[in-house]
Amino acid sequence: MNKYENFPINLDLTLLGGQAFSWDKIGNYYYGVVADKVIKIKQKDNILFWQTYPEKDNFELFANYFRINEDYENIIQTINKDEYTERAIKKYFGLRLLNADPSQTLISYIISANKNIPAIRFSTRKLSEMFGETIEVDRHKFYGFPRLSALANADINELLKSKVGFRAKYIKSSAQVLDNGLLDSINTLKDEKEVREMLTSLYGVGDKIADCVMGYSLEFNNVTAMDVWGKRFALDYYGVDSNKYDDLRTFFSNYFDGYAAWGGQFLFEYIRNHWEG
DNA sequence: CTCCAGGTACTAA
DNA sequence: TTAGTACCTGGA
Repeated sequence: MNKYENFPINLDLTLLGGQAFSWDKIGNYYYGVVADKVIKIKQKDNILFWQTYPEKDNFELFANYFRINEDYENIIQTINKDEYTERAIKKYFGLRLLNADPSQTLISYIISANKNIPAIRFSTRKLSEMFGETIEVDRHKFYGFPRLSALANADINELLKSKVGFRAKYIKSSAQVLDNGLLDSINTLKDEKEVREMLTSLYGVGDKIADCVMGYSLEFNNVTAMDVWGKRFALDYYGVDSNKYDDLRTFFSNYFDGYAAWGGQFLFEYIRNHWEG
């Protein structure tokens, strides 16, 4: 296996914490589907042991996905603004943001609407099984995430077999538009507002999903998705005087000096586990 | 059986 | 612009 040293990370928090839905821990290793590939990885403190499939030793895939060039210490220092972030950082040190595949992330979060996490994992995996390429690793079968073209051309009744329900039409429509060039535009543009507008123009994609895609798969360091926990916290602890999604997001983006994505990730992880009303 | 889940689109004031 | 409501579906 390949080795990568001096890399502070907590794989459990980072891979199984709800950024991505395609990771499994099997034995000592984590296996994750990233687009049409698989990454296998484990850690011993700050040393990572990794392998990619079907091409072996794809360092670029590993490096991009884990964002190895981020200055983690600096980010941690920047977002450590108060007693809440201090406690969150202490408890969840090693939590990192990923750079997942944008279309996989987008489709997965479209599926997330009004579903719980086990159900999201079920549907995304079922879709992969139906429309993705088989990748065998260590005698386990994995399925690459479906290509946009496959979803764009899929029959709605086929999509429904993955139990996505009313989201099937969102998946097909969004896949069509992305495949027709919108994804290329999104990958090219760097302006936060423009990218968000492009994403939310997709059928079935609102503010929350757009922010997840930007934070988890497009490396927008200052964009954090406001889930129910973020909203509660902003209102109750930071005294934000508005319940509007845009105002809440803006508060965090100002508060964390360019690193709201990271700050939000720590904070919301902490709150989810420590909320006392 | 009823309720709910990491939201969004739609409709009516 | 803002507040309510339906929505597939499986699990609690």
